[in-house]
Amino acid sequence: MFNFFLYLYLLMLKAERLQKIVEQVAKDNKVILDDLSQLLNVSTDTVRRDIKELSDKGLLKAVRGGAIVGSPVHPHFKERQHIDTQQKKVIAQKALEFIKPGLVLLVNAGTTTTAVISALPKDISLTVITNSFPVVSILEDYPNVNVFFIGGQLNKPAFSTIGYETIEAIRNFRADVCLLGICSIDLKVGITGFTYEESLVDRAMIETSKYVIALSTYDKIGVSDPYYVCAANAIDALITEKDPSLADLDGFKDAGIMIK
Amino acid sequence: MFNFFLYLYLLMLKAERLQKIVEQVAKDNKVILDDLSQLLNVSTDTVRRDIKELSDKGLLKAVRGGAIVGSPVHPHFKERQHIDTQQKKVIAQKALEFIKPGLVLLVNAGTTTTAVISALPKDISLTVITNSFPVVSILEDYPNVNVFFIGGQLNKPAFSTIGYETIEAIRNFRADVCLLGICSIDLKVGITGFTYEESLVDRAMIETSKYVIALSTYDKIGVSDPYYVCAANAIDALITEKDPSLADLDGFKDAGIMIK
DNA sequence: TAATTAATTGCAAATTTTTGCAATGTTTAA
DNA sequence: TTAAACATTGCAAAAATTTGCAATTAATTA
Repeated sequence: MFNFFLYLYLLMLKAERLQKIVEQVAKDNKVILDDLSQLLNVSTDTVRRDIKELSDKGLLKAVRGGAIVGSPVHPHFKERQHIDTQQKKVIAQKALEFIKPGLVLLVNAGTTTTAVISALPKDISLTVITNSFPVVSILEDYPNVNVFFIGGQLNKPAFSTIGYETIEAIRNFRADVCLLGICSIDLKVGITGFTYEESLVDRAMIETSKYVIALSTYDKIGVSDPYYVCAANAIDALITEKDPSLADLDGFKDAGIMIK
Repeated sequence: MFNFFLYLYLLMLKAERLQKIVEQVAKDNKVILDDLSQLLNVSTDTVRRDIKELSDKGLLKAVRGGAIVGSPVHPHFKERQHIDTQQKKVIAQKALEFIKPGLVLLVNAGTTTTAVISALPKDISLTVITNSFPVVSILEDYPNVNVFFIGGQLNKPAFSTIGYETIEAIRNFRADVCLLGICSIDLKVGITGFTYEESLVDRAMIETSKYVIALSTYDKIGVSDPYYVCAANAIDALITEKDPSLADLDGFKDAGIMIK
C-alpha cells in the first residue's frame, strides 16, 4: 500500500540532507563524511555522492574524507549544472584535440565553451583570454593556466562582459585559437546570434584570432538568428556532436571548413 | 581506552591540515617541522610531505627543518574570508552611511570590501566598478546595480584582476566614491600593501575617485607593509570597527581625515 | 493501469591515496 | 671529523575512492 507519510519522509530527507550538509559547512567550515553518514542515516556512499553533487554546483569543495568551504564566487557563476549534456561532452572531447600546450586561447561565453574548459587536463599550460565568468571560475584551479579576463559591462544573464570596453580590450590581443560557442550557423547566412551585443563581441574575437573553431550542437546548423556575426567561411573548423562524414555537412567542407 | 588525540586526529581532514600550515606560515612567516607535527598530531614525515605539496603549489617555500613564506604572497582569499568577520560586519554597517543611491562606486578587491557589498540593501540603485570577482558575484542578484568589471590578468589568490590593462581601464573611469580595503595604514608612512601589483591598482583607483573611503580593521593601523600605495592624507575617510573618538586616531583627524 | 525508463541508494571488489616506520643517505655545526 | 639533525626512499597497513551491480522507488508513457 502506498504510504503517504513514508513518501513525504523520504522526500524530505533528500532535501534535508543536501541542505544540512550545506548548513554544516557554513557553520564549521568543514564536514566529515562519516559524521554526516551517522547524522543523516545514510551510507557514506550516499553522502559522498551528495557532496559531489554540491561540489559540482559550487556550493562547497569536496576533499578527501569530507568537504570544506568552496570558493567565494556565487554558485551561479559556476553554471556547471546544465553543461553536462551528452552532446556537449562529445564536443568538448573533440575540441581537446585542437588545444595544445602553450597556445593562447580566446574563449567566448557559453555553456559549450565552458564544457570544453572543464574537460581540460588539470596540468595543461595555456594562456586563456575570456569574457566568461564561469570559465574563469573553472580555471582558478589550473595552476599552469594564465588567465586574462576581458572587462566591460556585466551581462547578467550570460555571466559575461559586453560592450565597448570589452570589444576594445579584445582588439588588443592576438590569439592563436578562438573557441567560439555559437547560437546558429548556416552556410549562406553565416554565423548569427541572439543578442546584438554578443554578436559584436564574437565578431571582434574572430577578427583577432589566427584560427577559429566554432562549437555547435548539430541542431543549430542551417538555422539563423537575428544578429549577424560573420560569414561561414570566416571560421576554420566546426565541431558538432555528430559524425563529421554526414552529407549535410559537405557544403561546409567545400567551403574549406574542417569538420570534426 | 578512548584516545582524545586520536579522535582529534581522525576528525582533522588533510585539507584542513594543509590550510593550517599555510595559515601558520602567513602568521609567523615560518613554521618548524616538529612544532607542526605536534600541533597537528601527525608524524614529521607527513608534515614534510604536506610542506612539499604546498611548496609545489607555490604557497610556501620548503626549507630544511620547516618552511617559510614563498614569494611574499597574500594569504588566499579563502583563508582571509573567515577571520575578523565580526569586525568586518561593523565596518560594513558604518560604510553603508556613505553609499547613497545613484553613486558611482569604485571597489577594490578584498574581504572587507566584499563584506560591505554584501551588506547593501537588495534594491539599491548604483553603478559599481570593480576588479573583484566575489564582488561581482554578489551583485549578480542586485537588479538595480549596474556593474562594470575591470579586466586584466587574473590574480588567483585574491580573486581579482591586476596588471597593466587593469590600471589602464581604471583610468578611464571617474568614480564618486572609492571603497578601498587596505592592508595597513600609518600616519607617516601612509597606506601600504602586501603585493606590488595590488598596490598599483589601489593607487590608480584612488587617483580617479572624488572621495576615498579606506576600510581597515583597527589592528592594521600604525602598521606598514612592503609596497607604498599613497600618503595617509590621500584618503578622505577611514572606517574601522572601533569607536572613532579613540585618541589613537586623533592624528588622522588632524590630517583632515574623517574617522568613522 | 501496466510497462518501461530513470533515479536513488547500498554493497562489494579493485584501486588509489595517505600515513607511519625503518633503513639509508645527506647536511649541519661543534 | 664526528655526532646529531634532517631528508629520501621503499614498504606495508589503513583509509578513502572508484566502479559496477542490484534492489528499490519514482516518473513517464503507451
